[in-house]
Amino acid sequence: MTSINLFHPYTADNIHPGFSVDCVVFSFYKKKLRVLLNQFDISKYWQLPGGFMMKNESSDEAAARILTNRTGLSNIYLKQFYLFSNPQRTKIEQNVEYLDKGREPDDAGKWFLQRFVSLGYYAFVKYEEVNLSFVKEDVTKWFDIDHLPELYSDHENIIKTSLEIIRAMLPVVPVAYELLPEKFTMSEMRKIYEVFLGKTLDRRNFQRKILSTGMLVQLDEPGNSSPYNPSVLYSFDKDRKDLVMPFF
Amino acid sequence: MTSINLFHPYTADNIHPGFSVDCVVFSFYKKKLRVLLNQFDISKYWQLPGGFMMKNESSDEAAARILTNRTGLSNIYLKQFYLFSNPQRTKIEQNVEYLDKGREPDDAGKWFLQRFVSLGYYAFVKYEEVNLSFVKEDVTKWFDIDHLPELYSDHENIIKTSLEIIRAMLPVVPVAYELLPEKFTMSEMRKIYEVFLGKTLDRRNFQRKILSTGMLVQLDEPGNSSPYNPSVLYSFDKDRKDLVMPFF
DNA sequence: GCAAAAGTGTTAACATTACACCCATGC
DNA sequence: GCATGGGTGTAATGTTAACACTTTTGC
Repeated sequence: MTSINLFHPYTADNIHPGFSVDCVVFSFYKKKLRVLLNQFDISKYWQLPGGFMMKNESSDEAAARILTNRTGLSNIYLKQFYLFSNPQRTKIEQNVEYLDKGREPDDAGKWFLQRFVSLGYYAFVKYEEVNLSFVKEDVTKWFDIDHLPELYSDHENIIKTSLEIIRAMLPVVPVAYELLPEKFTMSEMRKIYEVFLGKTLDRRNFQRKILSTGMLVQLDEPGNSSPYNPSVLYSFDKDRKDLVMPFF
Repeated sequence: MTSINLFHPYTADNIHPGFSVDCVVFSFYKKKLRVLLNQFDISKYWQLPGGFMMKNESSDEAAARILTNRTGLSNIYLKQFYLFSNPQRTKIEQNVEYLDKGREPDDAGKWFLQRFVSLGYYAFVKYEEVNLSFVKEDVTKWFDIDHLPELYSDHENIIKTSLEIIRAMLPVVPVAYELLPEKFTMSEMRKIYEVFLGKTLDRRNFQRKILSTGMLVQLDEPGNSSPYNPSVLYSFDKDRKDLVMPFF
């Protein structure tokens, strides 16, 4: 049983050879950026949700399939950002360990020991919408970006690279739109930009600039994100598709 | 003889399977952006300089090796920009044509008919420094970006995508530094940005902004780029490594 | 003399930054 | 009453865009 599940649905014959996909899935919850990681019971390492590309799939389709499996969501915002191709990126011993403990029948998993290049994707999902399935042999969990566990292969580097690239492209990446729930406060939106930029932003200037773009609509109901003060709730104006913020 | 050269030095056994590299090499000459293309005598199609990745190479190393072969240059400015992975990106008939006309002995080139994903690289070289080698069976030439011939596979799309990505990243891509010769006029530098942006820029505002960064040093000798008027020559200040232009 | 390329300077509009005061709530 | 989060406004500064006049040279 477990021997089949470890690589399911992949075999040496149905995947594009030597090629994998790894996804850095971000969400935002309680003022913290979170990253989705999973761990198989046979490994001490946590890893990015990833997998292989079928022979008739594009890499975008492979990444979407993999993430739909793990999160239950479809139409996830998903962009490729870098191909990791260093021949030494994965230590073969780590994968031998997998195979040994994975109880693969003899030769069936040998293809797993070859060299793989991996295409990195970043994805944004709304924390509340994700339903993580728990299986004892394959656990998926959110981790605070500032407190990551020890990671498999070069996955720490993949996460670090995704952050650098998102930061550099912040003006044209709709992080707030994709990460915030339907209704949110201005503080929550500001916090997202602060996290990606790695610095604090002036509360008043941020609000003025965002509101001046007209991308938000103010809701009537008061929010309760603050224990002290009711705050104004906003939503994105669905008619506006130009969510660029040239000022970052 | 020719049967060996067509794929040299690649065989099914020494390359990373199902993976290729294609390079969009830009230069700037006589106020025009140029792209390097090559054509084998057995094909009517022109194509991007490309090739495969050896089993012990990274994709960066593969791209650098391929371009050094074609241009005689080393240390070429080279960045990966997108992985093209649509399963239908290359029409198999085009590759069968290659094999047939390529006089490959029987099965030796069969691996060439499998599906390939291709990692796109963009590169910038100085036109004057490139020495194109001419072989009758394998011609390499510069083409004006606005007058490209019919291209192999999805190479037209690869070029178009490279332009879009460079345009979006212009503030942080050192196009002028990599494309201009040692000495150049302000008009030449401006023209480069105009070409990538697809619009004309105010001559005086451009000059003021560029000079205010301090990235250029003015030379004593007068240039002769204009048939009418002597113009000031500039060089990049070699001490300055921060060639970002946040104002584009 | 005219057209084309190049050199130089000013001003108005706009965007950005820095900063201050008030209110509501929980403890 | 005080610490915390949140709402609102203004003034100084910096940046950008629009624009005019002059020079040189080839024809």
